[in-house]
Formats: sequence, C-alpha cells, structure tokens
Amino acid sequence: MKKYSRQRELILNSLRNRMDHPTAEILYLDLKNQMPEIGIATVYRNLAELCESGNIIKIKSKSGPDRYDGNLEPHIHFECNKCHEIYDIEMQSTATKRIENEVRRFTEDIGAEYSNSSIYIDGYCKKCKVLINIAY
Amino acid sequence: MKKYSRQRELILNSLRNRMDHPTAEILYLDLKNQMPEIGIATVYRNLAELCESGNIIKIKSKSGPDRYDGNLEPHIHFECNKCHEIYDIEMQSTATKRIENEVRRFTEDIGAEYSNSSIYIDGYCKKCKVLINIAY
DNA sequence: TTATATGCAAAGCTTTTGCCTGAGT
DNA sequence: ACTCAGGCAAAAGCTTTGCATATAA
Repeated sequence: MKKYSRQRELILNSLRNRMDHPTAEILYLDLKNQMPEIGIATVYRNLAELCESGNIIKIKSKSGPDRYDGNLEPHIHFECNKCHEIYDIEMQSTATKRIENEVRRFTEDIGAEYSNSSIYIDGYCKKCKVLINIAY
Repeated sequence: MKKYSRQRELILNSLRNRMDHPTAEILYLDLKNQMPEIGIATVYRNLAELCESGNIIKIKSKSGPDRYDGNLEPHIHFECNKCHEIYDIEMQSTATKRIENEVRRFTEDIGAEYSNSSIYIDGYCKKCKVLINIAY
C-alpha cells in the first residue's frame, strides 16, 4: 500500500506552483532549501511515481535531461533549438478538441488504444531569434 | 569543409531503407555486418550531423535511448506504454496541413519562429492491448 | 598536403538500484 | 510492529570527447 510522504507532497506542490519545466536536479536543489536532507534519488523516485499516477507529465527534451510539468491542462510544448528553454503554448479549447479528436481517430486506425497525446514544436524563441539574426 | 564519408552514407541509406526507428546501437550492430570496423562513436557523430542537416529526425523515447527516423514525410509517432515500440501514423494530407497550420499560428502567437512540429501519442499498441486485458 | 572523419577507450552526464535506516499507518 | 519511503553511495545506461591514425579533397 502506498504511503504518504512529505517529500512527495513537496515535489508535487512545487511542480504545481511553478510555471516552468524544471529538471529533476533543478527541483532537487530548490527543495533542499525547504528540506536540506532530501536526496536526489528520492526526487527521481517520486517524479517517476507521480508520472505513473498521472499527476505530472514528463517532457523529453531534445537535449539535456528530462523535464517535468505540473500543468495537466492540454497545451503544446515549444522547445527552443538554441537555448533549449521550454515554453507553454495554451490552446484555445475548440482547437484543442479538434486536434485531440483527429489524433484519437488516427490512433484507432492502427488498432491501438489512445491514452494521451503531446504536441511538441521546435524552433527559435523570441530571444534567440534576435541573437541569430545578429550572429549570421 | 564537410567531407564525404562512407560511414555517413551507409548510416543515411540504412535509415532511409528501414521502416522502423532504430536506436544508435541497433543501427551500429546492423552496420557492422557491412563494415565490421565501424565504431559506435562514428554512428553517434553522424547521427547528430544528419539531424542538424535535416536529413533525419531524432525521436525522444519516453524510456530508453533515442531513436532515429529517416522518413521526413509529416507523420505522427505512436509510442506504446508497455513495449515502447514506436509506430508511424500516416496523416491524410488535408488533416496534416490543417494541424500544421494551426500549430504554426500558435507559435507565431508567442513571437517565436516555427521550424518543425512533432506530434507524439502514447497508449497501448495492438499487441500489448491484448496482453493487458489478460493480465488484469 | 592539409583538414576532417574514424576508431578506440576513457570520461561525462543523467538516472536507477541496493541496502540500511527512518517515517507513516 | 510492520511495511513502505528515504538517504547515501555505487552502478548502470546512454552519449560525448580526446587523441592518434586513416581518408577525402
């Protein structure tokens, strides 16, 4: 049977309150302020557990460590090809539903059971776009 | 200046000819048949180079090593939550264009420069769906 | 001939695991 | 009391890097 733990609660709350998409290590360093004895393994174990239970989302970055997201509302992740920052793109609900349905239908076409869809976009963010124009 | 290499040509051809999404290691073991002296570092180096030049696509798997895809036609990747196999879902061109445009517009809304979009779906594939029903 | 690519092995980074102790029920 | 979770350190897994040699231009 699954037990409550203060560490897991802290991790979940932290992810829910912050608007960015921290790596396990960023989260760990941050949580050390509130709980200096916390270990990195605990962070990884709980992040895995929270993903499985559907309370958070794991984001695979094109480069660097995985990132985690406490925002369960359907949205798109935009990753910058230069600074590798990840930004949220909120979807207007009608567009969301349309894309979601489309994707669900595609999934059924191959006989699979749909559970989740993620849309990733990449390109250059506002800041890096400017820098690139200067550099080249 | 970039030089031709037989290794890079083999890697690219192999990815273009196969229909699956091999990891660097799978590709490496396979290529050893044609070129026993090839090294894994060469495979990684060339895969990175081919991604940058836009000749292949890197797919981040939810678990396990990265996978590579020589198919540049717009399509969706479906990853099975159980066996972690990745399947292609072909998109009918009208649907593709609609989703692509929608996504492009979202990107412009945050002031970023769109370069590419990827849609990932996860769930249970045909084979694993059956096994899960038996197991539980 | 000159510069880039390779192959090997070592290093690096991220994540997982084993084991003993501590905390939740 | 009993069991699950945590903390630490070690191991594992994947990818990158340094360096001497081979190969393309």
